[in-house]
Amino acid sequence: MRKIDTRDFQRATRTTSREINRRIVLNLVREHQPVSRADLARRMEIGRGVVTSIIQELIETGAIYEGATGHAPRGRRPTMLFVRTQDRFAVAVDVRFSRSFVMLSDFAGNELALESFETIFDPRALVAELTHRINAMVAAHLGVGACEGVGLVVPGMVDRSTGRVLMAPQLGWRDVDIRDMLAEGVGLPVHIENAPMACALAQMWLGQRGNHNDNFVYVTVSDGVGAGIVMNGQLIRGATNSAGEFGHNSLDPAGPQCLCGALGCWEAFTSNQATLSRYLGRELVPVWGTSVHPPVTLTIEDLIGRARQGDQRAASAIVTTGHHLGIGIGHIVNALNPSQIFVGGEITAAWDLIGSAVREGILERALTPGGAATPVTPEQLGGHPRLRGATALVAAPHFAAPRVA
Amino acid sequence: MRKIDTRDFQRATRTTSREINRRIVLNLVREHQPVSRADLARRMEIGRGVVTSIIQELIETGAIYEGATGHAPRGRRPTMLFVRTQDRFAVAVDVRFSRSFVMLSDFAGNELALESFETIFDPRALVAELTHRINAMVAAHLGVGACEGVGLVVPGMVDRSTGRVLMAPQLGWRDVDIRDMLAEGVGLPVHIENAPMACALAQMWLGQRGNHNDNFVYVTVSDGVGAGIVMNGQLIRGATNSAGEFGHNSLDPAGPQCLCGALGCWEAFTSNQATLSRYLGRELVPVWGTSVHPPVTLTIEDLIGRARQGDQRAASAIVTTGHHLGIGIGHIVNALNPSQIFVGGEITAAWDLIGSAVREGILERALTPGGAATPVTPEQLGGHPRLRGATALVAAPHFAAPRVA
DNA sequence: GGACTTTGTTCGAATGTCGAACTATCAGTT
DNA sequence: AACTGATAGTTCGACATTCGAACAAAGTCC
Repeated sequence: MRKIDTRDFQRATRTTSREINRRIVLNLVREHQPVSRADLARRMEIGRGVVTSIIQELIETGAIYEGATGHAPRGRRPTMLFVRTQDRFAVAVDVRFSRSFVMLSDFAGNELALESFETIFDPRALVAELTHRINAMVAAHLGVGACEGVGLVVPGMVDRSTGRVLMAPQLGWRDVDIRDMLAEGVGLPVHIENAPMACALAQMWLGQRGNHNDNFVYVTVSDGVGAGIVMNGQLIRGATNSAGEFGHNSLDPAGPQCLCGALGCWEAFTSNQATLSRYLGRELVPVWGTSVHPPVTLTIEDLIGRARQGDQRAASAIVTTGHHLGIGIGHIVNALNPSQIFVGGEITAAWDLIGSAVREGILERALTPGGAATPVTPEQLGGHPRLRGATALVAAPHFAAPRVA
Repeated sequence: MRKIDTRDFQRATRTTSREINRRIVLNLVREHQPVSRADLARRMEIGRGVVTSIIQELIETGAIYEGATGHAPRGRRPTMLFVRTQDRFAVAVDVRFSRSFVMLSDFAGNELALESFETIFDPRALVAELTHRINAMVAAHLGVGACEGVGLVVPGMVDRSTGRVLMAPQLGWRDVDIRDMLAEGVGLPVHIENAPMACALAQMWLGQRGNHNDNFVYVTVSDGVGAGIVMNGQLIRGATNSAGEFGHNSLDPAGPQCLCGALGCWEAFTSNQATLSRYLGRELVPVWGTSVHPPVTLTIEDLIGRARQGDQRAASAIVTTGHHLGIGIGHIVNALNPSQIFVGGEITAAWDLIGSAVREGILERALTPGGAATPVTPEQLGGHPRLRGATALVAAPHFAAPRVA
């Protein structure tokens, strides 16, 4: 039950009904392919004649294509339909503190090419490097005009209307107009988003097929700790695109000092830095904001390796992180009642070690038994959630429900 | 950008475009009345002919009516249109721990009659009493068929699909089928919702005219502390209608014992009981769950009165509550980035005393300057937010955006 | 009274769904 | 090989709606 915003609505024209049904057909094909026209008519409880006409349009615009005829026990054999995702492409870019990644993928999220380089902190120089790499990658793998856009994921706050990065502490950016700079360089539309929201989009649009999950939260644990929220089948951005910053909510006013200045933030217990600091027995030290590279020391992957090799202190540091991760997830469960929680980040490689501690943490805080039982799913290894989210930024608008009323 | 749920979608029929535009017209009239057909056509960028036809339908169904002709500097004078809210009615019911309220109101939320009685904890007896009072109230004030439904607000978890109250600790209820029992008694459709969500609905549908606020949170502070969340113009219910339970998120693991069993919940710092306990220097004691009435002792209103009369300890207890209220609001601001926070509950009567403490609490926890500046608006006195929410439960479906795709 | 302006209605063209009739294609039976 | 029954896909007229222009209604200004 949505309220109509009388300052910003979309009225129906004489083609609106067709737009709606065309989008529904496209999504039905996407989730049930291979599928026939007659099958679509049954699923939509609509005449086959209408389906014929809609399919014709979708084939003409190149959204779907006809495959081989299927098999039927009786009667004429159906022509199977498929969504054209294999030869429509997007460039996904993930800018992180240490390294940046550029991936070429099709609309289904399949990887065609992937490269990375050490992140350049100067925005202009970074854009120049990205432009060069993107153009080369597209030229090497595709024909002209096959790439439909660039998805750009950054670790920081983004202003959706202007495409500017308002603040990215890890990169030392304030109010950087990277979207338009990059769009000019590559001559393609560029879509920008922050990391947790992109991960949520990836899960929503490129997750497992048959994943009908309209209410979930994607928690990212990395240098920072944040969340991408999907409720009612929509990404929750908030008023100024900064929803999901659970990382700086306090678990304990007597807790460790956080890099944000406050005490006992969730992030100060669970970020990679926090876990390493706990192991090393020292306080969190800001390593960003300087233009020099970080001191190459122990990484979270190293720590997990040590834990696996029997380092009890390493294991303890990781499990404690898992426990606090669970407490924070419990808070999210109470606040938003998602049907599932996804967790992404390096720490998920140690899920076999921390899973039960996470669950205990949730049990400590979840108000209801149902909430306490909320499934928590770690990101699969090598899944590149941010890059897949960048792809989703380009692909999803072609599949989303039309805006109406 | 919503994802289409392929298991539960609404395709367009040949009347869908009209439905959409009719609903838009209805809402435009609602927010801009008095307004003429020509004005609507301009606002919608549509032909006047279409408006004529839509308005005719809306007049025939009784949704709007023609008023006097307006004034124009030149040309034919316009016929002004109005939404018919004055003679369409709903019964609003608010069941609380101490007393229950029954209100008869029109679709604009105007009060026609209001009565209250001591809450009966036995569900069957309560339904009998409500049935009697509602039928009498409708008979006394209205003709036959004028009341379109009953909105029922309860302090507990509700299963929207079955209308059952899953758990209402204050009433001692578990899995009570109150909606259908009451619907049978009064012969009207009954809509049920929990208190914080109803308050959010009231703000969304019956708030100030011109209140274009698509992202806000309504925090209720009473015996419990909860929140109703509105994002993207929609109430956020979560997977099982229990979103918004911020009250049992922990502010401090070393904090006071909460009635839920955990330590340092937001509620344990800010509920009315918590404030009173702080003043009285004792721990929180569960007064519910017993069938006997609560010991009639000090109320939060008394405490505010004492503070106003110079009782420093009372003032201190209230201000401390305000500070913790602000801290929790800061957490909400980080999590959801609303454009505004509303606060309801008895404590708002002391807003002049606690407002600055609330703001300090927010400043302590809000991550961004924008978040820290989020406006916080206390409910106006005597606003009956829960009852207005109950009215909104009945009225809102007539004005909501049609479900499509 | 006439020119001009604005509101509201009417009507044919364009676009879309709805439902039924029609064609195409297949398996099994005679 | 022809017949039968079933299913897939297309075509076409009826109905619903928007779109745009023409038209009637009702005012102001000179």
